[in-house]
Amino acid sequence: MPRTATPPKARDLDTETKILEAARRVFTRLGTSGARVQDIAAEARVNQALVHYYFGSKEALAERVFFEAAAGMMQAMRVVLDPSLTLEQLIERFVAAYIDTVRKTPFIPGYILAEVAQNPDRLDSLMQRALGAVPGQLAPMARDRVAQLLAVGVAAGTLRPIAPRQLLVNVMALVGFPFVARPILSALMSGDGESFDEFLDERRRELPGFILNALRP
Amino acid sequence: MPRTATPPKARDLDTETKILEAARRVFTRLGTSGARVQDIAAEARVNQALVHYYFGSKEALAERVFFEAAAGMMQAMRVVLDPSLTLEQLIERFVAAYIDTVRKTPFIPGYILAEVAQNPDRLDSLMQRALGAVPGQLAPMARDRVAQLLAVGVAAGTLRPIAPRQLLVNVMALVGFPFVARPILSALMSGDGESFDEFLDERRRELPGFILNALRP
DNA sequence: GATTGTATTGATCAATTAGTCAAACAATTA
DNA sequence: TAATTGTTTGACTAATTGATCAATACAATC
Repeated sequence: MPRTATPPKARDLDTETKILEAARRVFTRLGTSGARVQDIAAEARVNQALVHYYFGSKEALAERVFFEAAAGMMQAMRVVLDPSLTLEQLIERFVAAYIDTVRKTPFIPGYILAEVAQNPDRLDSLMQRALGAVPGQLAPMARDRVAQLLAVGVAAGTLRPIAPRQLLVNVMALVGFPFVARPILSALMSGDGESFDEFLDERRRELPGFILNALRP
Repeated sequence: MPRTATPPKARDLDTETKILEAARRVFTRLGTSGARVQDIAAEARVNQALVHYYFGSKEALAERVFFEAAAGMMQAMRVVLDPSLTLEQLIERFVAAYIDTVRKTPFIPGYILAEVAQNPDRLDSLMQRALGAVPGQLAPMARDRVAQLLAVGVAAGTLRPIAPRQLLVNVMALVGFPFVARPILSALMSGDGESFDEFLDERRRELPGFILNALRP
């Protein structure tokens, strides 16, 4: 019998990644303190001891899940740095990219925020770790880039002045909040008969216009 | 020795409320699953058994803290219903009222969102309990009010059309997100030398203009 | 087929944690 | 003062939970 392209025993995903993915699901849903190692083991259909075998401790696994999630979130914000984009393009792409990315794993933003709120150490080591590395410089670079684009537009009379950090927070808020507040918004909108997904589609279309309109002089 | 105006034994706050306030602080900071009954007892400088004596179980206390927090948050949104206000006034007052209220207890919004995300039962019983009561009708009433004001403005040519729910979410996002993301924003802005409080002051001034500008036709 | 190293499991440990209880205490009333 | 009531405490219990470990199953290599 010839070798098939797939490994002989149709062996499923590497156990380690299977556990890691289960951990992602459980931690993002219940939070670090709300999650039990047993929950993760069950989700991965695996003995609890295996979780410790591969990842040592619950805390080590929690750290890994958190930092990877945070890194992924930063990744989604790198569009801002493309120097060839105008402010209009930048905002349009950012909104689209963020919504498209996050809607696949809608629990991540809320998980990250809850985690740093409930466990300040996470934020400390995140800042420490990111300092010097690319993601650490992302925030100031983004602010500088936005500030520069704003200055040009204001000088040209095509934009009304606004503090760059206010604009940055505005955009992050408009784009991120729906995910963070998703359970509540879903519940409130359930009366409309429409789904959260349709709400997101509508938002993806309308939001860039809202923001750009707000910036007209 | 004459009686002083203060009670004879300078007896401090009622023990029950002392515990309740401690519970508020601990739960909002650590989340329900992250908080220990012992933490609350210590925060209230009281024996752990007393917490059970007054509130029965951790879960009962957690529920009470959550629902009171949620009710308070709804309270801050009632401005929207004042029928005498124009859309401009409404937005201006909402922004000011919300920021002024929440800045006193900045952990509440993040706590509420984390709580409903990690424990869907909370949202269920919140909706159940609020149904029929005033706060339960708040959301649809707010949407109707905003929709009506929008329709008038659009017909008069003074506003550009926007889906009411999108505007509502936009306003909630712009106003609420900074608190939810406060730890991260604080960390990112620490480089600016300025404090989160100064950022909030700036925001309270600039945000209404940003929103109203976005609504111009 | 024996050997070796890795993966997996069941059983168990030790620490934590929510909750209970009887006794001590304090304030109030009879 | 004695009795009564409500408050507070320390000690304890039972359950949960993170972690360990020896035993076993498995797979690759010799």
